[in-house]
Amino acid sequence: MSKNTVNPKNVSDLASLFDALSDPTRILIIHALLEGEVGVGELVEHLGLTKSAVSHQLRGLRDKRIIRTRKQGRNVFVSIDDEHVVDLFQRGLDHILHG
Amino acid sequence: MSKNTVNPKNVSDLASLFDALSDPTRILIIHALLEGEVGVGELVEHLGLTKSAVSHQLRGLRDKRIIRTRKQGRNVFVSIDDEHVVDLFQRGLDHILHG
DNA sequence: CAAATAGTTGAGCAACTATTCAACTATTTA
DNA sequence: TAAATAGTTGAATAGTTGCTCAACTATTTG
Repeated sequence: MSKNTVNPKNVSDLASLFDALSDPTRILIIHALLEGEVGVGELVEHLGLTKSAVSHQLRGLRDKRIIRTRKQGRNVFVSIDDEHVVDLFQRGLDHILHG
Repeated sequence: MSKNTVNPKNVSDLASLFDALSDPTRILIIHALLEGEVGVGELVEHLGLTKSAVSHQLRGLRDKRIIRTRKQGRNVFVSIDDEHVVDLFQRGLDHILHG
């Protein structure tokens, strides 16, 4: 029973959650996924980075269970796995736009 | 008039906003400020870091207008300047705690 | 099976970050 | 005014991060 809601584990988890949204490339990836599933190839084209760079970022987001990937043939499709993160994203965006 | 709400400036602003919350030390600072104004000395004691480390972090948060500082004699008191960030913080915390 | 295509992985690197240390400023107190 | 106290600043540093490159795996197509 933790008396205080903010024990060391929670602190690092919380930092890690926000860290997932703390980089422009990841912001663009999540933004692209807001409307639904997107292929890795599309992301690569849209972001203008190498496949490798995108793949590395996707792995980080998948490790944090923020996205999910599905393989179909030789293509991989990416979608949001954590709707709470979408909520944070939208609120953050609201804040910087009309805030 | 930007057609898309996510132009490059918005992307980097949004990443920067979440970046403010992406580090354990800053999480602890903001958490400590949730109940109201706190002195820098108290923060130093509470965080177990040097005055310098805390001061550097406070400067970063102040530059982003997330906190405000007030000097009284030789003490400096810190408080939240951006309530939207409190909202993001609370939602993030809710998320990692229950769900 | 060979070639082409889609994506992943690990190494390496340049840029960035969080912290400490030492020196500094500002304020109070003896 | 000298000493003590509270905090800031800039340089140095250890560790992290985001990217590219080259090599790899997996799948499809000729």
